[in-house]
Amino acid sequence: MLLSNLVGQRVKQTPNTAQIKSHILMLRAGYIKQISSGIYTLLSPAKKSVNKIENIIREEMDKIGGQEMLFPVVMPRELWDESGRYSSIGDEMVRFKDRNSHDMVLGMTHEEAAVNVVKNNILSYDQLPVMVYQIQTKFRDEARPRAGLIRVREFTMKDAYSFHITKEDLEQFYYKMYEVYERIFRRIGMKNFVSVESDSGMMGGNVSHEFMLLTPAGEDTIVLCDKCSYRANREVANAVVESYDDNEEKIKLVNTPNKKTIEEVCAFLNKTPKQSCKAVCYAIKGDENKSVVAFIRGDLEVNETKLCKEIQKEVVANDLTDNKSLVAGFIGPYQLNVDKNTILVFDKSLKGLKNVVCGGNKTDYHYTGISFERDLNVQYCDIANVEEGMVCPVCGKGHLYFNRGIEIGNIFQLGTKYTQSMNMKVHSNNGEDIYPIMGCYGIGVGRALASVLEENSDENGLIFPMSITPWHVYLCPLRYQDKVIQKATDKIYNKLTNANIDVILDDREVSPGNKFAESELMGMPIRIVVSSRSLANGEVEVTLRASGEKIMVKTNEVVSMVKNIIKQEMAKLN
RNA sequence: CGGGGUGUAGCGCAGUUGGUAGCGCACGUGGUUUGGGACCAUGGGGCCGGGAGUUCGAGUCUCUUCACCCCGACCA
Repeated sequence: MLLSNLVGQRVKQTPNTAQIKSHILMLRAGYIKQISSGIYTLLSPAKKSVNKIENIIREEMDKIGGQEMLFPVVMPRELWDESGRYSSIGDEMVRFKDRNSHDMVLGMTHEEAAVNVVKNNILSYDQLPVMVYQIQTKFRDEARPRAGLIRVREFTMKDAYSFHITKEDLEQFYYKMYEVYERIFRRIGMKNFVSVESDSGMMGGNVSHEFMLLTPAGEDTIVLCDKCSYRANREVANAVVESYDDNEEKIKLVNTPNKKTIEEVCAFLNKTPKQSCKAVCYAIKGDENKSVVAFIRGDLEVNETKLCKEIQKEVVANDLTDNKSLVAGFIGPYQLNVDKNTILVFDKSLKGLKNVVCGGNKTDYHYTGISFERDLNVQYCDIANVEEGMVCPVCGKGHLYFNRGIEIGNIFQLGTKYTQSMNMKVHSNNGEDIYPIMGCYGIGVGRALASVLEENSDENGLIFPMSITPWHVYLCPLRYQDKVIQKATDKIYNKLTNANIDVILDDREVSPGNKFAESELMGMPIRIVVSSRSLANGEVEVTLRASGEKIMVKTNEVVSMVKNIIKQEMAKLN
């Protein structure tokens, strides 16, 4: 490939729309072009890199018996009615009508399609387990695309679906997939990544893990323990809530005029938020008559993901001013009478607390001296957001700290949600019909590329890992129009190409500085400089992008040297 | 959907009290250069995001609309 006719302009200045390293450098190197919010064209170099990532994924999927397929992008509504997701998924799924006014959707995930195809082809338990997968474009109409290729609306994803007879079999396969994922990320050059417990969201199911690249540019908050290996997405993270002791006091109803917030009340009564109980109000999504009141210790925050999981319903924030049984700003758990449409939830942080301040269920009044064990008989659950410094729920010794992360892949033990709703049954060994148990496993390919580049760059530009580089070698003649140089360069180009090495040749007649700068911006791992100076000794200069190391090598040895470097670098990534 | 910001050449940006658009990079041509983003000369490129209004006259003022970016909400 000649650089002079590569489509994609390289620029010196930072485009004003980009904020994070991978986005800035991919734009500057001319690798991607935005067409609309969250919609990009991948230019040839990015596409070449993505191809390599896809092939690594493909290899690893095939190794564990995966069958590659291609599900449709456009699917009829009926398929999604079967699982119930046509109505349960929101605006992120694009719906449209075809020419016959038939409701259609754009695929944003393919559980339905996978069940649909396996369902009528696998009839007996001894055909299981199976795993099918595809690498394909998905469209999700994200509310807020951001950060270049990190969060987009249209993207390529590897999604895999496995079917099992027993839970044990799924768990075994899930673990295998877990290891395969680690290998894939290592092979594409990802360094600082971890797996964390995660929320399974609209996918359903229970056990799930996300693979996270730890980077300040990440959009998720990850909770880690400083003493053990506990790691979880903050959405689902737990912590030991450190309690404290206090004396039991008599319950008093005190006048607190206009003091509605925890801060106001506590300041007024000379208490700390820790010594109070606050009420956080929600309405059930889609059923606004139903309310949820979550009680939690005053210094903590409610984690809505956990709350939704606890009550098995989606909630939206709501001040419930139209709920007649509640007095907004003065809601407390003691002597609270609510109707059937109100669900009360108590966080475990309240358990055993004594001498607590809480709402008086009467305008301008609060109770003091509430002891939960003595005065209330309620069930407790965990709906609190984890904060930094809390005690680890696993080892009980370490303290928790936060890190930001980009989700680069996820694995779910789905269970029978889809096989049941779509009525997929197979015969078991004792003749019964059973619903197979599913797992599903995703990797965003473009996001993986951006993530690798996010942690592989320096002030001069990108640094591609050998396994996913668009070209292995940036062949850089100084004064290519000089016949002697051109001849030597072409010879090297041909020999490298014949040895199956990907080479981009900078055939432009620009200054050396320009060529060096652009070679570094583009990030190819090996640069070969051909100049009259080095050629005088029958040598060329080989520079490694990552280390900056320069090696002079005889022209007739350059191919074997490059082969060796590639071999060594690839070995490091295995 | 809420808050904030930006739209002027491919990219980065100027544009004064309203007077009919400029700079740098990139691009074309000629020449001099060639180991760290060269230099001189010269040239091409604009519906000033769209619409409506005020005005003799709008990139500039008013209204409206669209797009994009950031924070939040949402998110397999």
